[in-house]
Parts: sequence; structure tokens; C-alpha cells
Amino acid sequence: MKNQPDKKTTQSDGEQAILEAAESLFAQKGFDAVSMSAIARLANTSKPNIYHHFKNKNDLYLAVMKTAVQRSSALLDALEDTPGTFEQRLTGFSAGQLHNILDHKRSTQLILRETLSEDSPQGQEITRLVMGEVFNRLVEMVHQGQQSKEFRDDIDPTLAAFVIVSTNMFFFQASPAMQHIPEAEFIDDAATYSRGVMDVLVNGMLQRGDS
Amino acid sequence: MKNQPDKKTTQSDGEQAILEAAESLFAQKGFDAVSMSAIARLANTSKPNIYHHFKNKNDLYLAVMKTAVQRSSALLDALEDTPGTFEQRLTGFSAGQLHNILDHKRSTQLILRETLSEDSPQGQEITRLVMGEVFNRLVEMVHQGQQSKEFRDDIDPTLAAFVIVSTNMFFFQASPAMQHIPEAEFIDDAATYSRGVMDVLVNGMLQRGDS
DNA sequence: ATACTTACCGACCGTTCGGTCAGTTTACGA
DNA sequence: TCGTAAACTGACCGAACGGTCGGTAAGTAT
Repeated sequence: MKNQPDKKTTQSDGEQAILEAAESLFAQKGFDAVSMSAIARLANTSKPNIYHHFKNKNDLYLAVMKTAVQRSSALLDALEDTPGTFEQRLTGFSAGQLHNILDHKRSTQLILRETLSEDSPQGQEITRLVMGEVFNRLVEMVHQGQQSKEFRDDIDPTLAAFVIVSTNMFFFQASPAMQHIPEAEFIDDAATYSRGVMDVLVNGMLQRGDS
Repeated sequence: MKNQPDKKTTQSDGEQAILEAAESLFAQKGFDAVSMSAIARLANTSKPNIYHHFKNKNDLYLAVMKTAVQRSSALLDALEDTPGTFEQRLTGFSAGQLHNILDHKRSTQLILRETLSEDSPQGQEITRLVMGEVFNRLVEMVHQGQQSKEFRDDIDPTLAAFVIVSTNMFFFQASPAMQHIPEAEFIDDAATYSRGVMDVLVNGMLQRGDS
């Protein structure tokens, strides 16, 4: 008997190895730049065996994307709201999202690549699926914060949400490159970065009259 | 006599057509996913003719990158500081940078791709060259704003600069994808977006005591 | 043992890749 | 008008691409 005679999708060891190899390579180089031979090599198997498990390259890519999207959704669902003021909730959520991103760089890279790729048919759907969820929760928080008079009500909640997502995503994308810019020490400490960004977003950069 | 018997780099019509075709395709799909045949086709010439002007694919790519970086630098140099408070200078600079980006999408896409690509040898250099300049000017503005007591001095200037660059770059990257998310109307109006972002960054999201 | 399924592989297919070669056309100065 | 150099091309190369073929090894139910 198998270890997990779960459902139809039992997903043997070999298949899992192929999926992981493919995820890693697709995330690094993108669809076109990765060959089936390279995936087979990394998965310690043969090219025909990949075609035994997946009907073609695109099917494999779709399977990889699907698991990445599922993981991303699960991560977001598990990210419960910080209690407290809306400032605290927003800050907590943003920090949690950044933490998730950095904890699952391959999935994030993959999804981000697909989302930003333009000429992808399923790009739209993935955008709505993955970004949409994050987006809606942030928009809702800002909106509630406005209704409770904690936040200024002349701010576009979707814009505020977009800025938060932007800073997290671009931090993730740029952190390898920023390693070579000595002034940017914050790049090595995501928690500090997140705190700093949210401090600026919430309190602004301007000197206040009182302390 | 030629039109422009300028320097050594006279750059004939054909060569220019090749460079433009290559820039367009490389920006859209990336190095690996673009074939020399496709470039030749788009440039209305033959593949061997490309090899007459450039010694190989990588050399062509480098030539394309070089012109893109030069254009980007020239654009930045031409972006003079807005006069006024540091808030106004920062806001003006950010809006100008975003305007430049959207006015030269192909170059920006190309440079951004290279900067964020990780396994690129010249990626570091381009990062320092292109991002570094923008970065330094922003950092300097924030720093001066702090010394003149206009900005809070407990903010990391490099972090503030990074946030401004992030929001501009991610806006550029995500705007095609955000087209399909109806709530995000701001995505169609870069000037409004820029104003909104800088308003939040400078003034914060919190409700103030006074008006 | 038999029969069937799943996992797997070496060898190969047609096509396209980056790149080359031999040769033709074009432009221009002498 | 001629010579020469640059601009350009069709035909081709070995290698690598995505994908397929026939077949083997191992487990399992009968």
C-alpha cells in the first residue's frame, strides 16, 4: 500500500521531484529559457519520464503554477489579522505578507513573473486570484480605518493598498540587486524595512508640531 | 555624403532598424526567448546581416542595453529639480521620474529586467549606473529636508528613497495587469497616482488633530 | 505464473536555435 | 568606368530544442 492513497492526485516521489525542479528553474529563468532536458537533469530523471507525468511543457508549467497559487492562497488565509488599531492591523498584515513572500521566494517569483508578463492568457486570472485577495483585505482595512476616523478619508483606499503591495513586492524583487548598494543596509532586515515603510506611510515624513 | 558622418559610430539605417527591433523584442520577452531570426524578421533584414553589424547575439544585446542606459541617464540628467520646499522637490522629482518611465517603456522594461535578473554579470553595474543615480538624488533631497527640519530626522533617507522608487517602478510593472482590476482606477492616470502616493508618504495616513 | 499498470529510459524525430560561408548587390571615391 | 569596401543574402552547419517511439523493470491483483 502507498503512503498516501489519498485522492486521484497521489503524486508520487518522482512526480514531486519533477515539479520541484521545474518550479525552481521556471522561477529563475522563465518558461522559454528552461528546457525539458534541464528539468529532467535537475529532477534526476529522464525527459521521457516527464512526458509520462505531464502531457507537454505547458501542462507542466500549469501544474507548477497551480501549486504555487494554492500555496500562496493558503499562506494568505493563514495570515490572521493583528488586533488593535487599524494602524497596527495594517502594519501587522504588511509585515506578515512580506514574511510570507520571503519565506517562499520561488512561488512568489513564479507568480509575480506570470502576473506581470502581459502576453499571458492566464495572467489575468492569476492576478485576480492572488493579488486580488491581498488587495481586497488591505482595501477593506484602510476603508474601515477611515470610517472609524483613524485614517484620513481623502485617501483612495485602493491606492494606499497598492502602495503597500508595491513596497513589499519591489523589496522582494530588488533585494538581490540592492545587496551591491552599500547605503541600503535595510535590505538585509525585512522586519526593520517593513516597520520603516509603514511608519512613513502611516505617519508621513513631515515634521510634526508636537513631539 | 551620409546624413550624419558623425563619429566612428555612424549607425546606418539598417543597423538602427536592427537595434530597434531587438530592443522591442528583448524588452517584451527577454534575452533567451528572442531568436535572431525573429529580430531579423522584425527589422526587415536577414539574419546574416545582423551578424555583419554585431558579432553575436550577446553583443547585440549589450549594444541595445547600452543605448537604453544612455537614454535613461540622459533623461535623468534633464530632469531638473522643482524649486520650493523639499516636499515639493521630492514630489516633483518623483512625478518626473514616473513620467520618464512611462514615456520610454521599452528602455525601462529592458533595464528593469536586467537589474532584477540576479544571474547577470553586468546587472550589478547597470544597477549602480541607473538606479544609483536616481537613488542618490532622492537620498540627498530627503537628507537635506531633514537638516532643514522639514522632514522627521528619525527616517532612514535611503529607505524613503527606496519607497519612492518602488512605487514608481511597481506602478510601471503592474499597470498592464491592474487594468483588469476595476477598483484600481488610479492606474490609468499616472499624475494622479504620483500625487496620491507622495501625499501619503509626506503627510501620512493618520487623521491629524487640526485641519 | 500470468496479465496488467505504473514508472521509467535510450534512441530518435522534425524543427529551430546561434552562427558561418561564399557570393551578390549597392554606394562612392578616384 | 573602374575598384573597393560596406551592406546584404540564400544556403547551410552542428547543437539543442520539444516531443515520441518501443521497450524494460517493478509492483500488484488474480
